[in-house]
Amino acid sequence: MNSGERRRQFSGRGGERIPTVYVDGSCKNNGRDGAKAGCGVFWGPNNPLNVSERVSGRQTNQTAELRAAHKAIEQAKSLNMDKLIIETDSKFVIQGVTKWMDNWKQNGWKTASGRDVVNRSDFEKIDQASRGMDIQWKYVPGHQGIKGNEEADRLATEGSRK
Amino acid sequence: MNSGERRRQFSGRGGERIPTVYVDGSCKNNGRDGAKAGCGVFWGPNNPLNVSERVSGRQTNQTAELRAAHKAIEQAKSLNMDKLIIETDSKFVIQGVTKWMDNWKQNGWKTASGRDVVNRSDFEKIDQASRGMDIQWKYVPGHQGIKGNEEADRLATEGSRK
RNA sequence: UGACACCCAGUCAA
DNA sequence: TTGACTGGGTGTCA
Repeated sequence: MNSGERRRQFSGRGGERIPTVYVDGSCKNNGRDGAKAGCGVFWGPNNPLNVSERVSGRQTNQTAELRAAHKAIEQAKSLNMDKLIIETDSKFVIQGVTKWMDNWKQNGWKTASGRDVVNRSDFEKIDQASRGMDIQWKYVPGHQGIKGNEEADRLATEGSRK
Repeated sequence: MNSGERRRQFSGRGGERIPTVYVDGSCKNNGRDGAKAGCGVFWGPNNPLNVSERVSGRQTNQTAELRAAHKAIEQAKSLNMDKLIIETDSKFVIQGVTKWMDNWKQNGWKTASGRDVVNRSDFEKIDQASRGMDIQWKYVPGHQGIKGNEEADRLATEGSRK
């Protein structure tokens, strides 16, 4: 890995390096019978931390995206990281965690139309895992050829085949 | 058009044929700045009566739905129809015309909470146009793949872009 | 509180 | 192209 590549994985001003991870979910036959969900976590080329796993439980694209983010946070915690930048193409995950969850905790996890928040337990797990960590959520558009996202996508798709 | 198709556009018992029309409204950016409303009227495949128009005045989904119904009635009158079945996915329109309007006429067009009925003039136009006609209002669920409704929806969406 | 629409956004797929 | 996963919002009424 040359220094150019390293710079892509760490950012911050004034020499501070904040580790960056790309996460993505995949779900073959999403919304149909026999759907298969997988999650991908990409820390860098050939990084042994990289994850490509089949997701358990609910087999939907949203579950897959949420599970990928949760996995990355758990890994960061086990490495004693206290700051982390998570890049994902899911605005659902980002807004859920950074904007909607505060309200959900206060209103008993009800949607704007009065229904239950479907992925509540996954959001709660992410919330729990995030305690004590400084996490910055960053949106990356999908399928735009952005390296980290493409790699995470590949890992997720592989994971869904297991 | 085979007899199966014809049967879809005309109904009634004992050989009586009542023309059926599907109406729908659309409103891009409903409730936001720059909203654009359109209405669609579907009489049948490639029927020259079909309407796809931009709606004038108030740019809301309800105005669009009401305007579509009004248009269909005006068309029916100009063809000297005395009976008509109107299919719409708007319970607001159906209940407004068939249940609430009687009361509104008696109470000075006041809502249950004492406010003015917002779409009063559109309801009044429909009421006026309906004089002397036997109109049956029928609810069709939206986006359920029901042909007539889908076509009216498409026409309405097109209309909103003009 | 309920109901039916009309949208906005991003994914995941076939 | 069409469909599912999910959220936020307005339009309107009872």
